[in-house]
Amino acid sequence: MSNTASNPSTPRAAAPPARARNRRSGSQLSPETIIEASLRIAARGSADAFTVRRLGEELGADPTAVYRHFRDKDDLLLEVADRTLGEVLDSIPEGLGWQDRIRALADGSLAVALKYPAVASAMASRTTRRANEFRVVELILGAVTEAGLTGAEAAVHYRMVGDSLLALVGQRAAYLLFSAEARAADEASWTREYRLVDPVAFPQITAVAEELAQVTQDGVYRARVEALITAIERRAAELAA
Amino acid sequence: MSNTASNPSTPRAAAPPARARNRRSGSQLSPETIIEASLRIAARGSADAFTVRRLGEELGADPTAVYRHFRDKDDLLLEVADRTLGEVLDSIPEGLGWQDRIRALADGSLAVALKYPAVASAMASRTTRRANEFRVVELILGAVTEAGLTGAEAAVHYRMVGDSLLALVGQRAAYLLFSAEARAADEASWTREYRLVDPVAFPQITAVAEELAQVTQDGVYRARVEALITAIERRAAELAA
DNA sequence: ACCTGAACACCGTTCAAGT
DNA sequence: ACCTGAACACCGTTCAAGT
Repeated sequence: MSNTASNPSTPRAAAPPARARNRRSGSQLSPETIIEASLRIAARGSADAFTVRRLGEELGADPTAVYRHFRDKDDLLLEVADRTLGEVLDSIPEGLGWQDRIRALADGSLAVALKYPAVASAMASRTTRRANEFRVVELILGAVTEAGLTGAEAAVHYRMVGDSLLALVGQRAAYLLFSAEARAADEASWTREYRLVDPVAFPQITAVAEELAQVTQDGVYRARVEALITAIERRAAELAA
Repeated sequence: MSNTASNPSTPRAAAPPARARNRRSGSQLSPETIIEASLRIAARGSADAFTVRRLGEELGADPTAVYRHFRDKDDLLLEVADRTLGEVLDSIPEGLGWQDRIRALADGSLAVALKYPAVASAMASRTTRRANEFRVVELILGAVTEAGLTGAEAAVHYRMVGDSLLALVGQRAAYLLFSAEARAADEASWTREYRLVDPVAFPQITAVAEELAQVTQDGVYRARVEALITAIERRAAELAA
């Protein structure tokens, strides 16, 4: 499956080049059109989906035209990532208790990360410092405050939740970007290699080899999200005592 | 600060090329010498420290010679990463209770990740499927079993701990690889931007802006590690009841 | 059996030249 | 004021040629 073939908006047989198709006739580029094009190519989901050259193709412009509107690719990435944070925020219902708000944030973040894996993977250790990030910080702080944490305790637990969720969905996104062979090798280790270890040297692995093979990504995800909630509950209870 | 200048083993003035210096006269490359050279360059800590071309320089050989001993760079990376896991395991003392074994694993992993940031950053979403990884799995499974979890519960909580620690130290390593400007921008957001938000739109941020600026990486690290331990304790208590 | 080095197909980015 | 396109300094990797 080639990249162009997997792009439904670029039929292979069409004679006129992609630039003629995508270019709004006579229109100029703008930060907005560039961000939208970035989201479209990032949503294609392959590891090399989000490159400056591919962005040029999508825009029907020379790749370097992007540098007239963004300082560099990182600047654009942060802007694009902040848009995806907007999608996450829009997916969170009103009226939930603090635990369910964190669960909804986690679920929404995962869905968006799997939709734009190249962006989520690149952002796993980053911060956008843009509008929607402030809204996410406000949301998490509201949750930990409602849980009963204040001041420095609220601050450090916000960071715990924020950094952990970023890492969690970033890992899932990165996994999606791996080649099929790499994913197969990874899965095979659980279903095959871990069942064949030396039982004397590795008694613990031997004892749960079957169960290790049956762990799902969703199960791990759930455990990691609940661990954050549990930790906040425990700390709030300690402080209340 | 140029890359060559920051490499203490390659004095700039020396007339004979680096290859003459590092090459053991008449010796051939081997997987072992390549892995050791990889660890040396990864320990230099810059983002581009671990490239095939730089590895060639370090070995005093043509970069492509590496492909005679490893299928590709990823294959070498997994081998190198497994060596660093060995360093982590060697750092864990005997005779600790399960909580302290997890804390020691986390501390050791962080230290090694900060020593070889390019490796830790690349491994954040990976699995080595090699000897030392089995030992780490055995260690974590031993801890969660001692905590009182069995079967599927032990398996999923092992994955929770393993994936979380990998992500945590990977994030710290990636942060170390950022350019000085990127790190400065990141830190400035906490010490400056978060103190200037609109108090009406962002009451929670306003309330703890001071404390947010004072959160340290070590504080977040501690909270994230303790959250894992707390979650295991809680689950074990639920199952015992 | 292993190493070399040219070459390929990529990256992000700069800059002089166009309009 | 904005876009183009050649060019630069990188990547990982392949392959024919050397020894």
